Amino acid sequence: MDELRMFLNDRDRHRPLIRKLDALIDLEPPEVDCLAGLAQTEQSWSRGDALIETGQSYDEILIIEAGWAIAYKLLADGRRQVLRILLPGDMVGLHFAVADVAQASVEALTPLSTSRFPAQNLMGIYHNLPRIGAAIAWTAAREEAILSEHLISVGRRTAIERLAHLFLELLRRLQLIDLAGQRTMALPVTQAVLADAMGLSIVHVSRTMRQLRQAGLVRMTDQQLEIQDLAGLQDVAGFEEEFLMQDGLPDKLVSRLRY
Amino acid sequence: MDELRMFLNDRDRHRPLIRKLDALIDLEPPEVDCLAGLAQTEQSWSRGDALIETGQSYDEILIIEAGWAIAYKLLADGRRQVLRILLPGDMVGLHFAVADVAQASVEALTPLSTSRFPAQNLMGIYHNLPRIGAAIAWTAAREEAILSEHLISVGRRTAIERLAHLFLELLRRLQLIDLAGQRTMALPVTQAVLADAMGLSIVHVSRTMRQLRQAGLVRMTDQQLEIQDLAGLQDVAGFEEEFLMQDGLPDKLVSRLRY
DNA sequence: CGCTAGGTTGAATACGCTCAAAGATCGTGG
DNA sequence: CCACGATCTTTGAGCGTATTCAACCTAGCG
Repeated sequence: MDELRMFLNDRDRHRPLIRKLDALIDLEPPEVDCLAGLAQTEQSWSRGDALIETGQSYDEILIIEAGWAIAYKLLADGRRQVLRILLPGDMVGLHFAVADVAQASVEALTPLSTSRFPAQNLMGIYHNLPRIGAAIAWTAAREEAILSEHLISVGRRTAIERLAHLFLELLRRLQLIDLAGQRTMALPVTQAVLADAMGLSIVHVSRTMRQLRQAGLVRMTDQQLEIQDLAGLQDVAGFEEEFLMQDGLPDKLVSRLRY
Repeated sequence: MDELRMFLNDRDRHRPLIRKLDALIDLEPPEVDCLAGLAQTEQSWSRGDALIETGQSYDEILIIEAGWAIAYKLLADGRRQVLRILLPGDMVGLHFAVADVAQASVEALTPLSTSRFPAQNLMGIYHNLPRIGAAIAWTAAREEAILSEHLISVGRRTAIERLAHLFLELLRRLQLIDLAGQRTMALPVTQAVLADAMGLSIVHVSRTMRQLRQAGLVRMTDQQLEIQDLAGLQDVAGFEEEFLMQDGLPDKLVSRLRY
């Protein structure tokens, strides 16, 4: 019986959100159980499906278990801005708990599987398992840092810098959940998605990708991105790892959030 | 004695953060006391002062009591992106609790006064006064909505749309704390700040302001912005009020965040 | 085979940038 | 009190990055 529990526990450790938080604060078995029990109802989606629609009301938080998605918003005339690229282990709807209505839409970029749990349960978690509360707070802070860096890209970086920076960000985020190699990763996005994420036109994304290619920095084949010159790419991007907060987490993280 | 308490209570209701949250969920006297007691040590700053410096470590959360500030980040070559415009009642450092080090700098745009409290106290508040916890969660969600809308501006709106949208956002935010009239408000920012916020050059901000002026939409005199044609400006901006979440808050806000 | 979605390339254009110089405003010190 | 410097705004001219429009190419799929 105990062995079964250990087995289940180990199995759960491979789910991306748990893996992410485990990498951060070395989850205890009961904590893994809690997270695993929290979000059980799995759901599958196809590419192009709308997980969340602007204006609709939602009471549950979604966790991406596998696959990629985007959160975006449309302007009246059809212009689209991609706000977040959602990877396995990411959560959607942390804020719907307070906003009555979704402010953005979420769409699957690939076949996708999700689990979900009621937003209300969050408060109980903060109360009973403060370390997990802390980890989720870390998640939220990190997401804001990513969003800020996104704003910097779109506001103040050139096209080539934007793409280089995005690729490095995605590489690091994927590495945290063991979904990327040292210098290679899946990149299941069209250039239209890249364009709408980085505030560029499709055509210019195409041209800029060629620049990156011809500079010997990256290579794309079949939805796979290979970074041929990591240092060179970091240089072009002006990439600073720190904002992702994924290395050498301070111990105070946990202690600070205990009341 | 009771009268003194009532007096103090009423006085505190004029502090911007309390006013903001009061407008939202009708704070009870003990809740006002809690918020007032939380943040007492006041501090004054001059225009140009650095409240927060990138890379430094902070354990306290700042509340802007009066004056304007900006949060920004610099690139290696000096390019600057303004991430947030901070108004009275805004909090700085909700995330420093988990990040070991500040990711952005904060600078006073005007003479400024702040109060502060230890980040740790937050957890106690969530526990003891869940309605305040809910209100602070609302604050965080709203800030992310503002940041998202900022990203949309910079990524997908034209220069004139960006400025129009920004002015309307600031107007609504100021109205919530009784610092703006129906169509007029203080705007103590230089065009350099507007440029770095909206991802434009100073020169182009100047030209775009002229457009807005010549279209009869706004008028600026002496750090005061008057919106001459509110409907017209909203039209240019494609402005949708909802993302600010400041009208008709759902009751579920509070109930949802209770555990 | 033909359709659709996605990617690439060229040509012309535009929006916004840089550079430069000239006003305007304000605080400060002579 | 005026002059000076500093900061901010405005305007012009030329340029450049990125856009739009359009055509063509490729791959996958029914």
